[in-house]
Amino acid sequence: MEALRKYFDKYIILNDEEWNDFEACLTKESIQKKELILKENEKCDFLAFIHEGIFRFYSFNDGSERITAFFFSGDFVTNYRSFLTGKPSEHNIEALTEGVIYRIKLAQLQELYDKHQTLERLGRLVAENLYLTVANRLDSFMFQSPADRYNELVKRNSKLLSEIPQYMIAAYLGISPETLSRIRARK
Amino acid sequence: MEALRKYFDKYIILNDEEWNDFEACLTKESIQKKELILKENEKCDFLAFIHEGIFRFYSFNDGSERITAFFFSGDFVTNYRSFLTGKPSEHNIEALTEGVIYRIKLAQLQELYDKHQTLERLGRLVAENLYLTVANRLDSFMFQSPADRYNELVKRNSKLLSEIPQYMIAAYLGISPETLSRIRARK
DNA sequence: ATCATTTATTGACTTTGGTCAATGAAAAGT
DNA sequence: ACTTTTCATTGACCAAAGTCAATAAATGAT
Repeated sequence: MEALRKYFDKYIILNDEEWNDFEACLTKESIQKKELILKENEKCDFLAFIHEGIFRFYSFNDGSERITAFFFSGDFVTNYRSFLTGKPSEHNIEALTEGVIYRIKLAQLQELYDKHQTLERLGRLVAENLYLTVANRLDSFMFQSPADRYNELVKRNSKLLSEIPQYMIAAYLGISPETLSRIRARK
Repeated sequence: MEALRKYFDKYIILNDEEWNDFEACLTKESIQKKELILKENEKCDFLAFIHEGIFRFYSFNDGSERITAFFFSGDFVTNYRSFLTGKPSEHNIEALTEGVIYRIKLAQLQELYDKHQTLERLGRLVAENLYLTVANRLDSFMFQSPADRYNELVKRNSKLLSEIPQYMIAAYLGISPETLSRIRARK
């Protein structure tokens, strides 16, 4: 799990004891394509670090799929809202490819927070960063046209485009598949 | 500043030492109507707890005002993005009424984080909650019609409606003043 | 390799919200 | 109290995106 430790380095450097305690809480899992690692109405009591694979975060609403996010290797995946509030998830998390994840349970994480101030701080830094991510996404919905959102996505994450069917990208952008097709056509 | 201590109680109970250290960092300020407590292009290096007053968080974009948020007494007000990243603010924070705030500087807050694990935790809990706030707002933009957003606002925060001009509410909802007027007219 | 299913594109039409302009109402300044 | 400015409403028109339906392309299954 060196990848994960490296990921943390961006936020804060863990000493060996802190890291070992953390690592001891991780359980490795292989995930099949189309497997749901979180189902609607379940409480999300875990964080998962994606070692390999692509996941989507979605729900159904009167028949149509609403995709809130995609996650890739190197990301954390969770329903952060359910994780924080303890409320049942309104979303599913589905593997779009087969993959490998490392899970840590909420309860264990809380013990780690109590034990190491550095991990508590890591938790804060991660929360702050998630805040920034959603805040940026909110801006893009408030102030950009669908075409702008698409173009930014292309710039920022072109990998996504090749690996994810277009109708899911449309759902992620909050537009119909037809509209996305037309955006791509004109230019 | 008992109001603030009470506010924190929702997250975590501070002992007297922790609270006193925190309180010692607060500076009280009276704010006039229309005063900007943060200007575009400045770094936001503070959090402010609103004792009294109403504030709006906004920017200009090719002439029209974009309002991202309102803040009321009992809230924290800051440009959290600029505060976290150290980048200059793209937004202004303006007092819509006269008011009283208590400011704490980022640098002091960081010292407090170092000194008291409990305050570090408080910082995490606050960040997590801000995440939930934006995430909810993002959902409302992704999945609800302007009329739905307006109706929810009425349910959730009717105070806002009586104290804030309608064209600002429209900007907050991401719609034109005319559209808001029509939403209100039909029903 | 063929067939079946899923996904993407395109066209015709509808709906929703935006823009511009005029009018009325409310609030602020003197 | 009166005037000026700001704010809210309404109408006519426009533009952007959604929906429905048909077809084409791509993917997957046997």
